[in-house]
Amino acid sequence: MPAGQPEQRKPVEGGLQSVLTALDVLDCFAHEEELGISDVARRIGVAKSTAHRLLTTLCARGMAEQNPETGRYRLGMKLFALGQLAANRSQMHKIALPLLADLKERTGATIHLAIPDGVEMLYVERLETFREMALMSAVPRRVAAHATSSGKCVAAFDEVFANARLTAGLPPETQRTLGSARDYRAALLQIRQRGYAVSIDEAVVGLTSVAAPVFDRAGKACAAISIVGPTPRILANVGGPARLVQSAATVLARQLCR
Amino acid sequence: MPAGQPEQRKPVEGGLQSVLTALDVLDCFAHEEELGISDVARRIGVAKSTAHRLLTTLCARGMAEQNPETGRYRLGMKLFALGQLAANRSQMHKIALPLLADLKERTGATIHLAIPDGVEMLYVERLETFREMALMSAVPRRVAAHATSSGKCVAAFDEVFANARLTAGLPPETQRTLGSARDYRAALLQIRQRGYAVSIDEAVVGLTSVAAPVFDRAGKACAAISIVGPTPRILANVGGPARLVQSAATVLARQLCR
DNA sequence: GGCACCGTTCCGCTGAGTGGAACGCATGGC
DNA sequence: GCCATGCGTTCCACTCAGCGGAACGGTGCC
Repeated sequence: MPAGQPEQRKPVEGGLQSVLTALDVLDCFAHEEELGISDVARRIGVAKSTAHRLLTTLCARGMAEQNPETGRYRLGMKLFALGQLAANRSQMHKIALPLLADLKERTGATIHLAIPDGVEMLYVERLETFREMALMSAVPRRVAAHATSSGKCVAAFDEVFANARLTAGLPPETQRTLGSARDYRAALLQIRQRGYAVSIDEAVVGLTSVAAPVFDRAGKACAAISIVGPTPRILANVGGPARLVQSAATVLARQLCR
Repeated sequence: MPAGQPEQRKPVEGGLQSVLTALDVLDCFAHEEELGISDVARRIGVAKSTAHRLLTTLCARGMAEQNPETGRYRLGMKLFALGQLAANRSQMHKIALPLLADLKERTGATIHLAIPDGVEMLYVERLETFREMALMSAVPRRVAAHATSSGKCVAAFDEVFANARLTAGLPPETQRTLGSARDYRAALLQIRQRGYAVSIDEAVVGLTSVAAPVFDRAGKACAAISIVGPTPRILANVGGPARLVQSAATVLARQLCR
């Protein structure tokens, strides 16, 4: 370290360095299915030996796994095990489940509960309808926030989240995905006015979704409930689903704040 | 440390100590929804300050969360986010999904894919049937391995797993749960002979399941596919479901080894 | 065959991580 | 009302765990 600076203290750290680095390693895999040691080391800016040590440790506990054929690494199933526990125990999840089931019964469509995660929406629960199963499996568990009704919904009521998505860019998923900051902001404004969001073929061609925001105690949009279905069927009567998701979201929010 | 020992080296460790300890902390929450700092420190045998530092670090990255009301800690949603990625990317999951969907269509029942995790079975995928949804939600995502057909199935073909369950005990879930080591071993023997497992009201009263083992490249039972339904309906014709899960499991195993 | 890169291993230096002690604050039994 | 107990949190000095760099064997591409 080049001397000269009057020994600036930096207690800023969020905690233990090696643990933080280990978690950084896991984060590396958020958008890459498989990575080698050297890759990981480069991404998080540590020595190769350090990355190797960290990954070996993570593997020892099942948080990561090594592909014996390629020698590269991937996320481990232990993460899934713990993640399931986390989700099942979350207050929101517990309260939301019956509401979502009711929504599904009333609409006969697929219902999602999603929360913001970084610049994407993470689908925490998905209740599928039998006949539409094939369609739905086209929707991954995590989608860029500007391409879905849930994502736009949360962004509309969370300035920080909206801006994060903007600076991360608005990559097109389909021809109808919002592509410019101008369109994006206009869409958010309309959502704030209407109280719900609609996405027509913006994430997957042929699928339309309607979402309403769930507000937490602090008044922040902490989740969204959405209905997804084939575009023609949903568009035939947008008002119905819109009213239903809104009321479900409101009930959920009220029970959360209790 | 009391001197006297000739300074025995112990390079046995699976890796970085502080990272391993951090993962131990997460494991503490496997069977407890919420824990305080002191609890955690006691469980993993470190100083309170260490536990606090570790949990603060985990919270900083969303792997844990602090309940602002009680000051205690729980698992964080980041685990869920990463866990979903891990599951979706797993080879088995990718191959199994269409097979499971087909099974569901043929039987009209609820289908599970489960993997062994510790002394329990972890449900990696669940395809629910509309009309039975209420019933199924009684089944949690993780069940003691002696009370389910999937668990007995894997145990029947994995001595280590079976013994682990035995030493952990056979807590009764219902009146019909296998309770003695003798019954347990007898059940496993029968499963080995028949090639599939049946659980009648052993996990949840009124529900019966039929499961077949999935073998990996090494010939170990690495997962199980199961069909669940109301006891009377399943028992009316056990052979059908049994043959179907067996064939699905065989196909999955073959494709896995490819 | 040479080169570049991979995952892995080894090693000595040092500062990050450790446990213990002290803090302020609830809780509850006397 | 008060002391005892336990909580989550903060601080600190000692020391050994974790760091980067160098070296190794293997693989695949020019």
